[in-house]
Amino acid sequence: MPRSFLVKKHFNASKKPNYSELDTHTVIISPYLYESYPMPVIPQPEILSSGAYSPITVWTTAAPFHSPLPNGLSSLSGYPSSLGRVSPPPPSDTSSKDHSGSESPISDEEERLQSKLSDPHAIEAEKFQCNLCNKTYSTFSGLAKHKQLHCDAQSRKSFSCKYCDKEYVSLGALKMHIRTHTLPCVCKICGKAFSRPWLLQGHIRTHTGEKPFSCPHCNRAFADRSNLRAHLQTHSDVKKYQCKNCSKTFSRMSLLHKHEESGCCVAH
DNA sequence: CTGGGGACGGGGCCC
DNA sequence: TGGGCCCCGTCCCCA
Repeated sequence: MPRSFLVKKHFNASKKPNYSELDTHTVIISPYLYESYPMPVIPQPEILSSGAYSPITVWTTAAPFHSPLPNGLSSLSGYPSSLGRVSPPPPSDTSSKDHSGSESPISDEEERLQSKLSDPHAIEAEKFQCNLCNKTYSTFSGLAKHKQLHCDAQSRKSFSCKYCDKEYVSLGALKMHIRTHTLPCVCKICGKAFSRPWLLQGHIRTHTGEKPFSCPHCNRAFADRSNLRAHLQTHSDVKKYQCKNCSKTFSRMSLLHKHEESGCCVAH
């Protein structure tokens, strides 16, 4: 899989995703850098239509997503197949979605209530207890309200991405994730698109040659702080990643993985 | 084959 | 709540 599997290199108005809102603020870094370069088309995708992300009814209040990524975009741009696999949940079934696989707590409580109604003494002897926070309520409705407003709403992931299967506990986290689909930050030099401004900033350094991160031990400089960090490992006698079997250390986890796959740990 | 560099992605934290 | 930043991690390429 290409490492830049979410990067769109070319944009075509006829192929732009059907997004909205989030990309109203396409990021432009250092415009003077681009004066001598052609200006690529900045996509204005549409995402996050209003009301689509109610914490309670994420999918059910939104129109089904019938026009996902445009034809050909997936294979051309290297989108993972999951991005094109739009699978909205069954319509008008909020409770089943929210509890994904397990039975609904409300139905559970209803069953309990039914059994208790057949035995009034049981109601007095037992209170309705929240299975998440152990709070007890004297009535089923009290427990149901508590769970709807507090425990269930907080414990479940309520914000679903309409481009993939991921779910998030907050709208902010979902918006952040959706940017990985919409890629609003476009390099005006080469047209590459990124999910976040600082990713674009780092990418632009590949054009400008700027390397602001210097190694204190040698004269090397890096455009990426992570790469400097990895480089610093090469100056260390004992490196960060150690093989559990031969105790050899490596500067990068990928090197440790390679080492393990190459046979050191075959016996294990 | 190994080690290292380059480029980049995503989650989390802080302001 | 959103943006910036950090950290961790991955993948590819090359010497």
